[in-house]
Formats: sequence, structure tokens, C-alpha cells
Amino acid sequence: MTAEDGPEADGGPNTGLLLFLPYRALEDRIFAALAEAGYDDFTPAQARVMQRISPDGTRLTELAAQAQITKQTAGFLVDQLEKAGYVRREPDPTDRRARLVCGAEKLWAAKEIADAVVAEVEREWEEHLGRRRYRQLREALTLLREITDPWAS
Amino acid sequence: MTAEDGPEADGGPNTGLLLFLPYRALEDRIFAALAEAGYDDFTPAQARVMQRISPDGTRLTELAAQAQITKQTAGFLVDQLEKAGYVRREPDPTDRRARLVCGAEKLWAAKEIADAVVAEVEREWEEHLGRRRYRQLREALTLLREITDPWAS
DNA sequence: CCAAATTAGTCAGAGACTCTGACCATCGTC
DNA sequence: GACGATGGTCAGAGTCTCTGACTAATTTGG
Repeated sequence: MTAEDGPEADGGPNTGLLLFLPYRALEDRIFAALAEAGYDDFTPAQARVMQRISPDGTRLTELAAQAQITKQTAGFLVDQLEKAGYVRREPDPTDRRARLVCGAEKLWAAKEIADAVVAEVEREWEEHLGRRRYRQLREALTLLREITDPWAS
Repeated sequence: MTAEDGPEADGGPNTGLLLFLPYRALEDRIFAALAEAGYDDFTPAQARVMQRISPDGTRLTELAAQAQITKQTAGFLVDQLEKAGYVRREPDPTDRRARLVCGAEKLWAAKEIADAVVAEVEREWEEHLGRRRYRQLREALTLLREITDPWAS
């Protein structure tokens, strides 16, 4: 089972499904927009790694932990991203074992498009829900993060 | 990029990430509980198909459409589930081309455990947010479904 | 200071997931 | 009854992910 599962008799579908549906819808929109703009040479799995790369570069182990995959898998995906020109690997000046995965121009250009789509979709959602309910939604989700995000700041 | 992506400067992380985090947390809890109860002989991909099976049985094409995978992939996953004893395939009395994928005892037993975990997690969330905010969250998500779920009833 | 434990990353191999393309059988329509 | 649409399978390839074993560098404890 996944989080989409659960009883649907009493109060409608379970909250997991309700969370998942808009998430997937947003993701689909982002992918479509990027593909249309010519950024069609990466996969969803690669994207999940890509989006974790900080402007200053991020270690492979850190990427793996945040994406909840093994470092071997992360390394495999970063290899693809490197070949496609989205990232570079640079030595970490503070630790000679480590290398920093750094975003290339191509990555930041793609991210700009992705950000625009996110903003557009969020506007649509706010319009559909109304300003007040949209604010309440974000407030509740932000609170929920405290008990569901192991990486919560 | 995925829906987790986006600008984080202005109003905190984007709504996609906020939706995804609790979803993944719930999914992880369900998987852990099922594994502990001995239901460790299926994969996440198989689960995404399993959960779409209605009590009356569901056609392969229908499962594929809802899970957003090809019917070939759905067939592959149902094969595994059949071998593991979670489902049976029965002829569809209304269409000789089709076969209904029906849940076996093992599936409903697992679903009972999954449902219990969902209920437990939802209780925790309601406690953390307070009854009022939790209700607002579900209300907003339910409304959002109208414009993000192609299968919305 | 140095041995031991830890951490960053790689290599090799295998299993699992997903897709495209091609195909057959049945259904619905005209 | 012919034809397009639908339900499903088979074959093949590419991608994702894991476990296990390994090297190199760092950190820790005496």
C-alpha cells in the first residue's frame, strides 16, 4: 500500500491521497513546461536529485540522504546529469574525500522555467480556493512539516 | 524538476514540497507497519496498483489509467501480485476481451492494517494541528482536487 | 601521535520498473 | 458484415535501485 490507501467510507478519501493528487498535478505541469522548452534530456529520477543541489554545490551523500536513495543510486544519477551538462563535480576544498556536485548554467536556466510554472500553478490554486483558504492550506501544511519532515529546519 | 522544486525566497518552500513531505511520511509509516506484520513480499510499484483494486474487481486498463502507467507495466505488476497471492484474475462477465483483477484474502488483510495506520497518522496530524486547522486542511485539499484530479468524481 | 571507527565515494552485479512497438481477440457501430 | 476502437499480451530495451565489497580520507580515543 502507499499513502494513497485507506478508508474512504466516512469522511471522503484519506488525507494521503488528497495530498498526493495536487502534488502529482504540479509535477506534471513542471515536466511538461520543461519538455516544451527543450529540457527533455533528463528523467524524473534525475530531477529529484537535481533539485536538491544548492547554489554552492552539494555532496553526493547529502543528495542521497535528502532524496532518500542510496549513494550508489545518487552517483549513478549524477553521472547522467553530468553527461547531459546539468552539473559538474568539483573537489570539496574542506575534505579531500568528497566532491561537490555543482549546478551548471543549464540547470539554473531550467530551474528558472520550473519556478515560473510553480508560481503560475500556485496562483491558479489560490484563485480556486480563495486567498483566505489558500493561506490556511499553506499554514496547515507548514505546521505539518514539523512532524513529517526529518529535514525540517 | 519535480513539484518539490521552486522558489523558496518569499513565502517559504513551495506548496508542492509542502504537499509531498507529509505524503511521503504517511507512505513510509504504512510500509513499515505492513512489513512488520509480515507483508513484505510486494514493492511500492505493486502497491500503487494494488490500492486501486475495487472490491468488485478492476480491469487492467482501468488500473493502468489511474496509476498513470502503461497497461503493459500494469500487467507486469499484476503478474507479480498474482504470484504473491494478493490478487486473482477472473473473466469479466460483460466483456470477453477483459479480465477483472480481483483482490484475494491476503490483500484485504493487508489493507486492514494499512487502514489502521492511516487512521492513526491522521489522528496524530489532527492532534498536532488542532481540530479546526485539520478540518480546514482537508477542506482545502478536497476543493483543490476539483482542479488537480482528472478522476475527480 | 597513532590505531580504530567513521565517513565519502566507487565498482560490480543483480533485480525491478517502465517504456515503445507489434500483435491478437473482442466489441460497438454503421 | 466490415471497420475502427478497446482490452490485453508478447518481446525487447533502457532506466532505476538495491546489496555487497572495496579504497581513500577524516575523525576520535587513548
